[in-house]
Amino acid sequence: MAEESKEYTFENKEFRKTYWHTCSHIMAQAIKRLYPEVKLAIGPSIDEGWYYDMDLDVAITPEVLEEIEKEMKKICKERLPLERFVLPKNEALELMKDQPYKIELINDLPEGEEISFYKQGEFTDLCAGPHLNSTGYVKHNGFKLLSTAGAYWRGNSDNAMLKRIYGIAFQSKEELDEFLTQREEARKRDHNKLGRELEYFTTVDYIGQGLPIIMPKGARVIQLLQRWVEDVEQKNGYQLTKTPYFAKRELYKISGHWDHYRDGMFIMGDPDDETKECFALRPMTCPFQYQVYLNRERSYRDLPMRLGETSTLFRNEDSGEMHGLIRVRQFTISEGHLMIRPDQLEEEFSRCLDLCKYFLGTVGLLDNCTFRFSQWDPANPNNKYEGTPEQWEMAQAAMKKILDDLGVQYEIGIDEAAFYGPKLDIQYKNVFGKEDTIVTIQIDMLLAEKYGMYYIDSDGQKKLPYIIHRTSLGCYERTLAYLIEMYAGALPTWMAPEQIRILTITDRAVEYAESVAKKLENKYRLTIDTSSNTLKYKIRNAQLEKIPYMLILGDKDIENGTVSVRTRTGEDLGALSLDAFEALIADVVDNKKRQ
RNA sequence: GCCGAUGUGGCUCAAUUGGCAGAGCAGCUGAUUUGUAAUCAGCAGGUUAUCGGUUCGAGUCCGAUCAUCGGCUCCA
Repeated sequence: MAEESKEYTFENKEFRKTYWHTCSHIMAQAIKRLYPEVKLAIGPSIDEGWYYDMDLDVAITPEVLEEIEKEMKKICKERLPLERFVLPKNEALELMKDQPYKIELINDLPEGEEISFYKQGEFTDLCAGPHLNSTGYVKHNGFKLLSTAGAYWRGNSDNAMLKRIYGIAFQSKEELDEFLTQREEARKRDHNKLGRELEYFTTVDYIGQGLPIIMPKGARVIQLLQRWVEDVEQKNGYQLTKTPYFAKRELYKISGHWDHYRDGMFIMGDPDDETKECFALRPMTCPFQYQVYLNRERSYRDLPMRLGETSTLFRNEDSGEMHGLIRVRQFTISEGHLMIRPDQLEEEFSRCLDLCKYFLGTVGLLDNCTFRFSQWDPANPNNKYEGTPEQWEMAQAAMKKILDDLGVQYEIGIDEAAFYGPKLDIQYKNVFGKEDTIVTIQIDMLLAEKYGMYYIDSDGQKKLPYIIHRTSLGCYERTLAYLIEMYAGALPTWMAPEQIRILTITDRAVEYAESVAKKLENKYRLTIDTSSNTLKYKIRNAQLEKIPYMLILGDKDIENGTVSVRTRTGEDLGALSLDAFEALIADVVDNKKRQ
């Protein structure tokens, strides 16, 4: 292969995938040489690198990984040609007779499909390809085995757990090193590390998994976001509600949660004893907020009814799922439900979308977001969804039309819908390239009937509203996590938990510092530090890079009535009058009002 | 829930084959009163995640539990 040609560089996604796929075969070959008893499963290329799943009775320690890497290097240097060949099914099964997972794959191939193999030296693998022509094209010092993991055979948790090894490769050692360095850098931004270091949150063993303690700084940011969201929602026609955090099991029976979501709820009492009261903490706000609508008979004139709530939810996630502030068991979301007439669907949906784009855009997260149209799976066998296929087709067609009319670019997620309807999920990709839902807007044509949420239309007929379930800024804990990562802990001035720190150079400046603080304290979140020590010492403690402005006060400032300003980037703005300082920072402090 | 790894002061890390738990930073006290990223001195801080076992003796070995991390599965 000609190295000069762009076709054979990593800029070409297909080539990159092919290269990584060949790496996965080289890794499998190396493992087979070291552990001939290994049973190989599958080994595809992925967005970043490749993995191979296998059944192996040896613990894959870092030392073992090194051994495998060493053997892989050898294979690269052996410059083994890769040869593709095709076999009829009986011969394919014969060839793979020691490889039970391969046999299962072969047997599952549709009748008549080609069964292709790739052979490199003594190693042959069932594979559709394509591949590089030789193991020699893989740079022997350009790859690294990154990690090991468990993975279910065929992604099904009922199946055996296999061992998985992840790897990455580039066409040069320099690129590999750069990748590894970037990975290290991303680690430093990890909210789960940085958020703890900067005291946004902590966890405690004896409180439990998924139950973070939000510390004053984290709480401050969340408080600010929450007030802002509630105010903006009010301006957009939402009415705030406050509803109970738990309810009797009967409520969840009506809503369908008892059937579809019981494992995910914290239940208080014996769920199987119908003679006694049994409560459950709420995993969602919907059935509670609907009671506001149901409080009296509604007219078509009442619609749309937009209800918002800063809502704390409780979900009993599986023990292995919790992660920092991203995945927790108790969290608070900017929840809302809109009861609307069918003719209002498009307009209201689009207003919901605009609103959350405004929120995400203002905090700076929108650029890393993608849209996913989460649909049901008609073939889902386990009765996960409410409603009929006709109702689902109707809801999804309505959502598709709206999304297409609005020109929203989206990916489709099959079997990602809520049990009551399709969703538009706004997905956020974090510093590690991992994706989670940050905001969701859902169309629900089913639940209103379950609750008897009729309204009287202009023609005097009882009709069912559609319901839009939506969030503005998603879950505050998760959003805070993404903000910490996005800004590496240095939040924009308007949402920084500490906006200004005042330091004194000598004790003579303490009184002056207090007077400056007094003038600022109603407007800004600030800290004053007058402890007697050296200036250098104080700056060290200030974690300067996280605090937007430092006001440093000494004799000169007292004399001239100024404040000496230094920004978190180290820029020295010199001695300014307090008014000049405030004027200077006014726009950054009010940043969020820009739009 | 599953596979694997990890757990020593607030943080970062030490502690030979099982043999008195130690340092730096942070904290506190005192000195220093200094103009922009580490001033000096002193003090305090630990039932080594928890519980149990082996042993004359456990941070170290074994078991269970809890938590954290990397994945899988899940995320209504």
